Amino acid sequence: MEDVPMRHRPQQARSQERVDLILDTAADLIAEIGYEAVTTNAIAERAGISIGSLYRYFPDKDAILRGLSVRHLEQVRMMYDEVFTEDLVHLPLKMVIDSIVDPFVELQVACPEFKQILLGSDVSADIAAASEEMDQEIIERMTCFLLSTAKDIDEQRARLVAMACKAQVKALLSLITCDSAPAFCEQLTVEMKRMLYNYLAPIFGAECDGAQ
Amino acid sequence: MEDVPMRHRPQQARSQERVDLILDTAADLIAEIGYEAVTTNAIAERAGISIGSLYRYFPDKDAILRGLSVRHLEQVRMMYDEVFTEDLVHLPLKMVIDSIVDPFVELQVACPEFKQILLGSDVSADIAAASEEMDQEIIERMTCFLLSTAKDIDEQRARLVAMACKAQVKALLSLITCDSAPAFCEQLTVEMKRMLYNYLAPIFGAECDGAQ
DNA sequence: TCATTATACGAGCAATTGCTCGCTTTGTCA
DNA sequence: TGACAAAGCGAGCAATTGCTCGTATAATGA
Repeated sequence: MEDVPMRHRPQQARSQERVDLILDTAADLIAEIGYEAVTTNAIAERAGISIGSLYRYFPDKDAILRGLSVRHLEQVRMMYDEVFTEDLVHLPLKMVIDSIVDPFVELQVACPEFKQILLGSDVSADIAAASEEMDQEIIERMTCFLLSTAKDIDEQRARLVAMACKAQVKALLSLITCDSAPAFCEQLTVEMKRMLYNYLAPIFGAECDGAQ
Repeated sequence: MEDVPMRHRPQQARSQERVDLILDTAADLIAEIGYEAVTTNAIAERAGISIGSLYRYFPDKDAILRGLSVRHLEQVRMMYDEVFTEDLVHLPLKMVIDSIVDPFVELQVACPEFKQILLGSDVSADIAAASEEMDQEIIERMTCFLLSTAKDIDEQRARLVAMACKAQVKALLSLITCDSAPAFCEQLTVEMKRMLYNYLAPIFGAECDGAQ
């Protein structure tokens, strides 16, 4: 995943708008019915452009998905850079969890299509690689954080703990759908954080939440 | 999901064998490349039968998936019946977790195709309903268990906790692939149980694992 | 044995999909 | 204004899909 592949680099302002329109429309449709079920004709139709125009900018269907992935990967990277600062090491565990989990919840609500893409089983090798890349990045950052903060933990265990946390967050996030009530969303986030805290507290040498 | 829909109930022994062969072959292919990517022609070809024979027993492609789901649902129900016995209430939390998690791990290893089906985003409404049914069943059983064992917990919270546990187990299980090393599988199971224990211990009024 | 039924086959149909290509319209710049 | 390029269009192609149906072979029972 290096950059967005295009046949014709947009040279007029309206072209770039069209490219964005295509990506936005694709994102909506994917969020609704999943990637495989989306057809290029459907994207063009809903976007109000012709199929020919779509293929002027994207060499094939997967390129649209790659474009979306690139956009998303950029967002995720920005989020990581904001979250994993040097200050994080000095924060109490509860706040660490808040700082990491909250942005993830926001991103999930903002980009529901990625639930479909990242959990989909039939995505192309390219997308699978991008997804893997994102997963590896958060695991790597979590592992570093654990190694520099937790007591008596070796790298192998740190990576395992990071994987477990990532999987747990991903799973609980995936329970949040487009139409789930905000209250439910809130409760779920609380449980997610509680589970993470009680799991990580012993590793950090803190007490765990005895009063549930 | 009531029963397996068929056009012709197999009346000769070899027919039932064929039906099973089709389902087994479909399971293999789905485990390899996912449901949407599997074609009925591919199933017939690998099974060494003609496409016409396949459609003699299954009215459409989804019926094959429904057949698989029925088989799987039966397995899951049997597992639940074995796991959620009356004795479970009197066991210490650590053993409760063992009794529930271990069979899930075994089932995941034995039926890798269901990782693809249950996590797939493009499955039919029927299958989504069956999947939902399985999810609801484990949540219901967990909720009942929590209500009858945990202290000071209302039904709403119990259901939330059950959902969180289910999602976590599902997520960590999904990290186990066909070709992941048994050692890794074992380590992951240990972390999964640790996370569950530390999460549930306060709810049950037990101490949590202070020595990580 | 033979008629009847169950089982098996696979060419090929109808529908859908990703995508092309020749043509028209719109924008740019001298 | 006119000439060239960029952008836009959509009928329709090639390939694939799920699936049918007429025909064949094999089992059954009288």
